[in-house]
Amino acid sequence: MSSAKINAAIDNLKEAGVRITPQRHAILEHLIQSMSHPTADEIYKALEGKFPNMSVATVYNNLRVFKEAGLVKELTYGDSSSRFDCVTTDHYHIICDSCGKIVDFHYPGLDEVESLAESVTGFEVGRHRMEIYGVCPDCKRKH
Amino acid sequence: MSSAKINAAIDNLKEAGVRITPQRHAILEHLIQSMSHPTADEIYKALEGKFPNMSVATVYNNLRVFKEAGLVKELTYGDSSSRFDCVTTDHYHIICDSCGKIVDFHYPGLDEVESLAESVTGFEVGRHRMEIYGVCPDCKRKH
DNA sequence: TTATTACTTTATAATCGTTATAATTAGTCT
DNA sequence: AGACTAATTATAACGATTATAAAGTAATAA
Repeated sequence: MSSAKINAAIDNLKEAGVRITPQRHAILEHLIQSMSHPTADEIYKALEGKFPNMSVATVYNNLRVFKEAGLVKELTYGDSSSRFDCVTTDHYHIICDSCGKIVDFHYPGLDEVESLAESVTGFEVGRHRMEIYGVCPDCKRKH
Repeated sequence: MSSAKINAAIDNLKEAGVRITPQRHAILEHLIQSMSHPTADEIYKALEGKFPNMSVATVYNNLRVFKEAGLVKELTYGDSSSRFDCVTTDHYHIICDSCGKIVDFHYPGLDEVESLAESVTGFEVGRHRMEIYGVCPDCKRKH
């Protein structure tokens, strides 16, 4: 049941001193319930019914608020627009080159790569990102 | 000596049936000689002196041509604009969170991650990308 | 309760990177 | 040289995101 997740997220925000407006609630709910990784515009369109007067800026503003609270991650791939992902546990993404579908997958952290990079470059390493690209089962079937 | 690299790249393009115009030569030369990973606009500005009438579109067009020929890779990080990297050997990048500097570093391919992802998700995996983020030595010193 | 304040939302305009268009110029081929 | 193709230029268009200013809403203090 995802309402537990939503409540947890909201408690989290409240503790951080963030006001829970109806719009914020709806955006968060949509992010958690849609198991996908929607763009700002997709969220905007999905909530058009409930909030006919909501502005795109509100979506962007609140996604930034959620990001700053550590609840949401922004996924940026080269082309087109950012996608937003509710942070639950650490995971990587595999992306279909053909249809764009994004699927989560888990893998133990690449600590080894980070520490090698650190010693070779002299950087102080904080984090890394990785994505894998390929063709999803659906698209494989369709040739 | 980088003129050897330039000539090799040009031969490569010629074989692929790409005309070598003065602009293309200059863009390629700049990409190879500047050891950095310039944006399209940086290239445009760097060549302003030699080609006062060159249009930004020419830079973008030709970067696409080079990409299609496999000579250049486009690096897309979330914010701001794409950076372009001359393909020599496979390598990853480590990026400074503070000043944005990009440094190459080598690491054996992450075949294991790819094959795990393949078996877990059912995707047919083609490639992956990875970047590491941290603070570079210069910025560490400056606190 | 009312006044004051800070925070949110809205509507709209602006910005920025990139791409499309149409006209002009330059190369290539016979 | 003439015909054809490709490349460049200048400019406009586009789409994602951000900035701005005005109006609305909630929280707090008197």
